[in-house]
Amino acid sequence: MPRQAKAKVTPIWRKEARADHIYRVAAEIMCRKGYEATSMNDIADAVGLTKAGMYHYIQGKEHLLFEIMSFAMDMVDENVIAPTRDIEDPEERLRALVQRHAGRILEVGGEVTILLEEMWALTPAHRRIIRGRKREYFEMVRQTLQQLASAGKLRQVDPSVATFSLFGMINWISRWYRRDGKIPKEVVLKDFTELAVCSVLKTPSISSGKKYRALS
Amino acid sequence: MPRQAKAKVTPIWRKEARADHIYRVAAEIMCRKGYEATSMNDIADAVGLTKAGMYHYIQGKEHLLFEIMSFAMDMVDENVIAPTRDIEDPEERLRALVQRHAGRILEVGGEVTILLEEMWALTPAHRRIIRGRKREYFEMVRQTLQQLASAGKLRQVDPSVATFSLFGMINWISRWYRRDGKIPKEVVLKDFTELAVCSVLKTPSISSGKKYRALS
DNA sequence: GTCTATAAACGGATAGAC
DNA sequence: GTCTATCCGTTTATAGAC
Repeated sequence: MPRQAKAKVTPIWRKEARADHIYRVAAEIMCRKGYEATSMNDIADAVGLTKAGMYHYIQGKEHLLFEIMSFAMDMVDENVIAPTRDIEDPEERLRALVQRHAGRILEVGGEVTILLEEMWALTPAHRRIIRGRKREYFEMVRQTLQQLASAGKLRQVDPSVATFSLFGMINWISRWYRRDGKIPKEVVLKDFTELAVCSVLKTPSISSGKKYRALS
Repeated sequence: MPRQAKAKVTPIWRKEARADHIYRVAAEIMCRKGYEATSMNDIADAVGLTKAGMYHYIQGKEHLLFEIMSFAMDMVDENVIAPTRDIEDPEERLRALVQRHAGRILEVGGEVTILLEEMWALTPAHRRIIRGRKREYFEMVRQTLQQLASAGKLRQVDPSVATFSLFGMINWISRWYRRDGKIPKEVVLKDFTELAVCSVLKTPSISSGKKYRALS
């Protein structure tokens, strides 16, 4: 293979890898300080480039945010929605949804979720896209609760209020959970799932404590 | 009373009333667009003054935020903490806390709560003050849950995780509740309180549905 | 008290050298 | 690819006239 061809090809994946790195760093900073309070200089410093140098890899600040949000939604689609969509029992599905979403936040950090709130910073076109994807997810959870209501398993509450309440609990995690905290991640996940599921269900039949009770 | 004295006195309350108005307007805009995305011009336009004119009443942008946050904490102290502090039964106290805090958000809007999240925008000194007040409130709720745990009424979960989870539900309200929505405020408050209390309690003895059951 | 005018710094983004 | 230099708009905040 001639030298020229190699020199042509290598930069392609290199460029995308570098761009990915910028996304990750930007997500971390924006999550900590907020989108508006984060300057392109902050990000450039953190990745070890000048601001101008960084613009070789990205299209602009708003576009950067949109890509991060899209990545976050991809992760929810892949790790939360897709694996639970086909669970028939709504109670089991709800538990899996909560556990997977919360687990994801504990695992990868709030970067993926918390930035989804900066909707007003997006262009109208981008905002429509993200809002649509969020709404789809919301509807999936709400319908699960509606199914539970039909089965008489839901508390006597409005399913929408219950869904919002669940999302509040979940989305708040990244604001208080610290990797270096006293409570181990596994305990947090188990306790949190219990709290979330029990908040909406009258009498949860599959509790996270079930297997322990069965063993004792 | 001589004219001069009157002229000296009147401006005092007038100035403070005007300042209060600025705080309220600023809180509303900042809550909607975020602190960083809100310019002093936005606020000045909304109160019908030029930016320079507004500086006659306020000390600066950061100080404005600090005053709004302090006001929000005052409201929590007054309407949530003070009226519930002396309730002896921890279960009753918890229910009152949730109901009052949620009710306050439904009533006055998210301006009071949502801006409390912009901690990074404060000077270190101001941040310390607000963080201290928030922590005090958190501890009060946590100790209530701890009491419930001692009485065997709490679910088998870490009290801190449960407290964070409660705050997540509560603080999220202002992101989804719309005054002009379909569900009446009273229903939202009743359902929400039910969800929050039931999330942490094994077997709630005083439920919001209690009186209806007693009547039927 | 409220304005016009402006200072001084910083924001995102680009041009063009290397 | 990465840099220096720079454009241009906007920001907070103030000076000083009225």
